[in-house]
Amino acid sequence: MERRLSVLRAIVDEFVRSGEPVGSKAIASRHVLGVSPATIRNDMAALEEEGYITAPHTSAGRIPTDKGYRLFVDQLSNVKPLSIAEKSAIETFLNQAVDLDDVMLRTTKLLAQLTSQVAVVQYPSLQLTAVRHVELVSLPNRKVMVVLISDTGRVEQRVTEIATDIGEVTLDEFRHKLNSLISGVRYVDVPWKLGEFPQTLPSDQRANAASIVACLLETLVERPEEKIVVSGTSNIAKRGQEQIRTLAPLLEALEENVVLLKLLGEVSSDDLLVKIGHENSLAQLVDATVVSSNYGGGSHAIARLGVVGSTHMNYEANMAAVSAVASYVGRIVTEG
Amino acid sequence: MERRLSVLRAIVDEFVRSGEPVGSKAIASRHVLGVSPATIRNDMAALEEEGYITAPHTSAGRIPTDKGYRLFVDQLSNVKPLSIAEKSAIETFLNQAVDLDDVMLRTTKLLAQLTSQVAVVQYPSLQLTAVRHVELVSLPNRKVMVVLISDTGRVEQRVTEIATDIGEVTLDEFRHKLNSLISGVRYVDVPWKLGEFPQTLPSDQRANAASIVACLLETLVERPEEKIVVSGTSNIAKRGQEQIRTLAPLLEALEENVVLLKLLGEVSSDDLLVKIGHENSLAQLVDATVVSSNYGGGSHAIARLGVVGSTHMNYEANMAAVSAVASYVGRIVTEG
DNA sequence: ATTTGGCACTCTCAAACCCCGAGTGCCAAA
DNA sequence: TTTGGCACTCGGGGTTTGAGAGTGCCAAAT
Repeated sequence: MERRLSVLRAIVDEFVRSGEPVGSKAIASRHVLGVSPATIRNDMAALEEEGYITAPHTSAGRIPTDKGYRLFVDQLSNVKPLSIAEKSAIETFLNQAVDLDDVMLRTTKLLAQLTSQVAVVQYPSLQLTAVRHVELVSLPNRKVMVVLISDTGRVEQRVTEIATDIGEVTLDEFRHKLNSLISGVRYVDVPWKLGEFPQTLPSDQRANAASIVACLLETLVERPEEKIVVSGTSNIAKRGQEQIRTLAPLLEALEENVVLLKLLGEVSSDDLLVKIGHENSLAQLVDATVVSSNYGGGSHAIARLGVVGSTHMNYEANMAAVSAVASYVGRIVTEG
Repeated sequence: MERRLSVLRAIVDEFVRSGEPVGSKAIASRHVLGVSPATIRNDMAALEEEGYITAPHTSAGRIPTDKGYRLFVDQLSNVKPLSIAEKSAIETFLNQAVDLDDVMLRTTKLLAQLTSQVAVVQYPSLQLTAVRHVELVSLPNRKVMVVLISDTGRVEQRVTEIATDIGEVTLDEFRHKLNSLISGVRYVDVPWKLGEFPQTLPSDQRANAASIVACLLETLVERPEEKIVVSGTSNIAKRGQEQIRTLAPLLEALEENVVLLKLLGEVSSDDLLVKIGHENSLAQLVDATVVSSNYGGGSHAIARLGVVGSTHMNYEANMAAVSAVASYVGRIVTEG
């Protein structure tokens, strides 16, 4: 039945706007469906029967269930693009960033502002990027700092101790050799590219080289927890008192990086992913919706970003915002 | 009058524990003062007269005013140290950090956990640290990445464009010259150390050198907003419903770096600073107390950290925690 | 002069209660 | 299949009431 869908749409619309259960009369007056409230009541009874909406209590209006939102979102197949003004605002704001940290920061702020939700942005994955440059800095006390600069502008550094003193010249040599070996190489390929390196050196330098290589590999590998930036947490506190029960656990969850990664991390064939209420695998998020998207790297996305908010969010606007921001950030990050 | 102070202390104690106004009877039974409730009532009347405590309404107990907390804290002159177990827990947790970012992150988490408040940690100030190393990386399209590594392990990078192509060799030369000029030099002294640098080069390289130097100086100077890490925001949502009115603006404030800096930034001759309620210059914080401390660098502190929470926090414990964490982090950061 | 027990008084909070109105479900007519 | 009518339900807001906690003050005791 076509009209039933319209009724569902109307309910979601109203409920997202007002936050209150919506009755048959309200729909009839606000939305032009050409039928009387009684007819709408019949449709609503049917929708409830099928599990798309539910009534908090006998004499209240209806609110959409997760299933209802799902149907609504699925109908909303084509994401309507943002206005030109919005687009250019996004672009100029992001272009002002001076480095990767700044890009990530600005992206979250932007998303949070655009959607009035909590924004979560994952740094470009180490696994899928390549080495741009390796830098070795000699420190006092036989220590060496290893700095790794990635394709995407990410910089990581570690300090390692070496067995014997090493001169500036030797270090320069190391640097050149290392860079010619792995500069431009994907992170995943670095280990075997580097496996033989110490053996190619004079025996008195092998120990030192091994330490440095070990430190380098550590930097590459031992970061299973990807970096994540969050912002807009105050947005969930702003909307009235109803949500405060779910607020504390949510805030708590947002401070656990592991949780966030799981939240965004689930792979999706589609670019834009909407997870509604119970569809989220995390218990803390049964009342929340996550709108997320891959960004960067075209078909092989290098990271994800998204927003999390109440299930009665403005899906249309938020999906558009996430999608648009993802595409801009993706461009900026891959361009370097 | 000595006993009045004891009564005030008892009121603060009770109120911090229970969160509810405390009456004369409760004090008489829980705290051994050797006097009857009636006597305590007299003292309370006097304390109220002097503005140290107040009654929410006629038939409720009393709660401390900001002024009362202030007196209480001032009496609490000597911060009692943490237990050995706590100390070693702090130490081992912080020692696991692999780099500066990690240290900062761990510090906030730790503080938030120890105090059950919101923890705020400022990165070691750029202004007061020195250059450890400058790194130049050649990129495609006549671009050069300038990487600046500080004393404290902080790494900043920028990309700049140069006028003419530059060879690896020349870049190496630049790097060496730059490093010999400013390695070990304080950030504030870098500009004039570098002022003459381009002139010392052959004329065909001056333009390039100037670009790089300009970029370097920009990296040094154009970061008036210091980096800040916050964590434990969920802690303010946890404590019941009374605070939710002040919660949203507070969360909002915590997302504004500028606000945070102001919050911590006010210089203090003393190491440990407690700002109670209206003593805070920020309107959003009239119901909040900030406990902050310098850390690192001994007499010339390089940054600050602290916690912010409700005015009825456990001052003793929180002051101890902030103080202890500050001293450990300070040690770690200055050791590099 | 200070402390103490007694006592009348005040005020909040929670429970009980009531009632209005929104919204429904169903039915019979169109 | 749609529509208007109508009886019914139930939640939320406002008011009322009673209990209890706590106070201030006074007169007696130390």
